[in-house]
Amino acid sequence: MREAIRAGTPKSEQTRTLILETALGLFREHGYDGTTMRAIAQRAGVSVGNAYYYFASKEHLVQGFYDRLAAEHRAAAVEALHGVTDLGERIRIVLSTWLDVAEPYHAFAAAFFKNAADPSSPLSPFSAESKPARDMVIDLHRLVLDGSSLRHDAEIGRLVPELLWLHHLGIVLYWAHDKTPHAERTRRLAVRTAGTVARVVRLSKYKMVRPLVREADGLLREFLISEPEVGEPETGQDLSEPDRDSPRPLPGRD
Amino acid sequence: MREAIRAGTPKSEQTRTLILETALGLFREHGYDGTTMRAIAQRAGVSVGNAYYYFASKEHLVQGFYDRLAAEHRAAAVEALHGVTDLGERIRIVLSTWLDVAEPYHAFAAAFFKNAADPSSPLSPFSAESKPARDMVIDLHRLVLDGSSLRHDAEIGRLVPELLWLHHLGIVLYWAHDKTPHAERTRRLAVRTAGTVARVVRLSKYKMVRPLVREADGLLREFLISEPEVGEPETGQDLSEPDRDSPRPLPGRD
DNA sequence: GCGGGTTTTCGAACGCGTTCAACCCTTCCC
DNA sequence: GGGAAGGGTTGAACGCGTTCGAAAACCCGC
Repeated sequence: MREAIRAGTPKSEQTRTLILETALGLFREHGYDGTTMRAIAQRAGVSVGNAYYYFASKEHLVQGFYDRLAAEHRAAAVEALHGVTDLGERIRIVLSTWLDVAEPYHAFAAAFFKNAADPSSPLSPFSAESKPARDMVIDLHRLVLDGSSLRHDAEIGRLVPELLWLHHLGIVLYWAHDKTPHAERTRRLAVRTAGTVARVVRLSKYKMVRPLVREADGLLREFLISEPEVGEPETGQDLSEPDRDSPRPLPGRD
Repeated sequence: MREAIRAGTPKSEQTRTLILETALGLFREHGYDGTTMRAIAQRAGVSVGNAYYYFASKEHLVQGFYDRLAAEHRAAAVEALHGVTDLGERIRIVLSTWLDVAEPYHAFAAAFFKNAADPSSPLSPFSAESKPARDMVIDLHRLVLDGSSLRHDAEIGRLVPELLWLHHLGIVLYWAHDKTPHAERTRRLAVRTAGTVARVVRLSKYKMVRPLVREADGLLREFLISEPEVGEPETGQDLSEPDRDSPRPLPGRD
């Protein structure tokens, strides 16, 4: 589901896909920095300018990879979660499947996350542009919690999926740094922390810890999830770099 | 203390400093991306090649800024901490002073942290190159804990400074994204989380939470702090990008 | 002062991501 | 059939970070 979000003109979508596909292939072969826009254009049989007609920048090509990865991961995770009820185990499964799915791309992931960490980049996991993808992943983590045998109230049910998402983000960050073969180190980290996180969640039911839960929930709500509802006129004086956005009427992906 | 780590040849250090100073000035004026190496060289009255003789890349110029920032922060924090014993308050102070000290550079901080998040970059807070700076900051956080009225055992005393450092890192990350004037949002976040973190630390004394503390300590020790002691021969098959390191015998900064 | 070696400086040149004005090609109305 | 309209396509050109071979400046024992 959820492939090819917009049909666009019949011919154009074909070119767009061709370019993206070619780019991802080259990324896998030679890494991100090792792949030039000229090489992508050449192998795809188009001009450089044409690639830029469909993708505002080289970074934007990576968004395609990101979307695909998320979809693949969701499918694999849902499959593997079937019948498992222990929370720690479910968390471990979600992380492991992600590591499996992402493995072929480890080589150029570093360059990818470099861009993703830039707040001004639309690839940042916190950016407005990636909200759909973000919500999808958080929803997957909600599924992890809800499918577990752990009984929990509404507050926990709201807080934990977002915490699990943050945890996942941390694992991904660690993975990007990980140089061990097969990402063994990250895999061990995932296993260990999965149990720890589950323990924290279980602890959250105790009275003594409850104020902390409420506080954490408030924090997430106020500082992470909430975006200014409507177009608040950007009170800041637009410091630093020039905008770099909206350079041209892009066809695909509004 | 700790300025001008190595004397180097008498004249060379002067040129090096000149270039760095000029660069930082231009960064403040026009942002990171808005400042070209050519512009730096021109204003400093040297050639581009000369700038590259002292700094292996544009990113490396930022390391100078980073060092200075850390030193300024430490001084300001130690000063402000004087006489304060409540842990939450001490944490808040350390974060606030950092935000004060870093404020003039907010404009180009985004570009800075973009590079810092790249694992292959020596600017990453987790890299071996930045271990001295990292240790210095962690030590500052140790001071935060030790100067507080909270009694604690050795395990807590070892774990908490590193956790506080991670907390600080998170705040910095949020700050980089923060577009509100005067970074008001981040300041509120710092105040709120300071109290929360202090509460967590206080909770850690209870028996019920103790296994969690031990587990967290083990995790940090195994996955974050430890680097392979001696030059492990890099078992991985050197995937992805070519090395980009050690391009030329640099004079300053071993 | 003088040769030889090292450190420092230079600036043209390279390859990259990106832009732009111009061109093609379809579609559709008169 | 002609021709406007406009999405699709082109590739030369721009500015950037970075590299490199060679020149200049400096240092030292003689």
